[in-house]
Amino acid sequence: MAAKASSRSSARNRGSAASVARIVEVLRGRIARQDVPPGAKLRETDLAEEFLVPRTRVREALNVLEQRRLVERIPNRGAMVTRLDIPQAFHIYDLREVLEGLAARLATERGEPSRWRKELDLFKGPMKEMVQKNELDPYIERYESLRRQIIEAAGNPILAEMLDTIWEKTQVLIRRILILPGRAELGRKQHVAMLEAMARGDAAEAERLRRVGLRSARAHLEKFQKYIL
Amino acid sequence: MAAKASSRSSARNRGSAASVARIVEVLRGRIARQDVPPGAKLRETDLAEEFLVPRTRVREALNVLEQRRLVERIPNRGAMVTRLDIPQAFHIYDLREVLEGLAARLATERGEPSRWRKELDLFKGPMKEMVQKNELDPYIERYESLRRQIIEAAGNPILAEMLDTIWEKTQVLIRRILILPGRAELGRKQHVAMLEAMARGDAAEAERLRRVGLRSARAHLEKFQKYIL
DNA sequence: CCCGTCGATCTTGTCAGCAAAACTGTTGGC
DNA sequence: GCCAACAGTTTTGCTGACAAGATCGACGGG
Repeated sequence: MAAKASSRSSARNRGSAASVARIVEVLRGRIARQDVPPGAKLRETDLAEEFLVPRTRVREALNVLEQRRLVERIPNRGAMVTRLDIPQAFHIYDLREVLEGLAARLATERGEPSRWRKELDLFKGPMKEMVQKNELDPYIERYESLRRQIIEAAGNPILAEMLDTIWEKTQVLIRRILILPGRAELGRKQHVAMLEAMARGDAAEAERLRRVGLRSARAHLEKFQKYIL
Repeated sequence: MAAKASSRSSARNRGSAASVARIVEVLRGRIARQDVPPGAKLRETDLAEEFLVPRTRVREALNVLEQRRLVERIPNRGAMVTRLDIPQAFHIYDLREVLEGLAARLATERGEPSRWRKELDLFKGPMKEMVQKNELDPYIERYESLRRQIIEAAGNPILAEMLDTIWEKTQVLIRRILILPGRAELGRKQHVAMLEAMARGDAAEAERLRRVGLRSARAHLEKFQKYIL
């Protein structure tokens, strides 16, 4: 259903019905939570009607989504949500390994240790219980929070943007890997180790440990790929 | 690049109907070789007239350039070439370190060693002479060739695209750093070391050495930043 | 002589309409 | 019964034209 269906044809459109950035954000969210399944085709007319904007604006939004490899465009045949194939999943993890490793290093160098000690306590205490009780959603929420904090503390906008472009696919993969047997607890321990390095200001070790953690996740993905992809 | 043979009955079309991709490519080239200086504003009307296309198409080209952070857009004030400031240059090198390190590792794992032996001979012989004679342009040409080969051999399209988005700025920085005293010869030696690791299939060592090389280049940049930025 | 105000002109932002290509359901032939 | 051709409909691609905002020069008051 339409979100904001204020009276149509309000004389002045200057109230900004929905900017291109807004449409991109909404569509990104839907694709990330798989509200629209991979392979589904996005009709420009439908989206234009839903957002109450001219089709041209939807078209521009699809352009940036195409640039971000979130949708695939076939000439004269429309846009469809990019399907996440197996090799691409591994490509993503290879990249996460080096990019998030860099982020951990930079964050350790620039951020203040107290911040990481706080997170460390969280991962040692409440998070452990969450894993034991299999409360995955709150766990993922805190996990994402830490991830965002590290990226922000790293202070490298280009790095942030690169991690952002693979974020949606990452989100899907994280959820699938976390439910693998033993993965959640192992990942928690690895985060504790990394946070300890960050708390004591050992940037190089923090980078190494983040990379170890992601390589471990990649190994899980490889081992169980037929079950989750 | 993309096949540009419009074989259709576009005889009616006046001149060459340049596609969006074509316009982007031309503009990228101009920005990379600083044919248009940083800070220069790009007028849509002028470009439309030059490429003999409607303004809307130029606009789309500017959109993808904006996505790639090559131009900055100020609402109602137009697009200007992004200025490369000092912190951004360091951000670029932090990213090159991990991304090209990953590329070296993947290329070593997937590529065949003979390929790298050939490049190794080049860097040991002819390239050494080029450095001694200060023939920088041919040196850079071979350097870029190796870089492209490694990226291609790595076989990770997302990685390739990320390196591509920072390529233009990289190109400018490489040239400025290479003319620093002793940098060219040091870089050559570091490449020889990396290529030796690649030729013997030591992927982890190849990654480490590429990172060492780029960190060294970054150090040069830091030391001489006031002279070259 | 300097500075704020105003208006003409240019530049960008937005849109609706038209043309081309693909999809769908139908029909006819074998 | 199955396949191929066809016409109507839908969807995308593209362009010119119009409106909003900014730039720059002229003008008049202090």
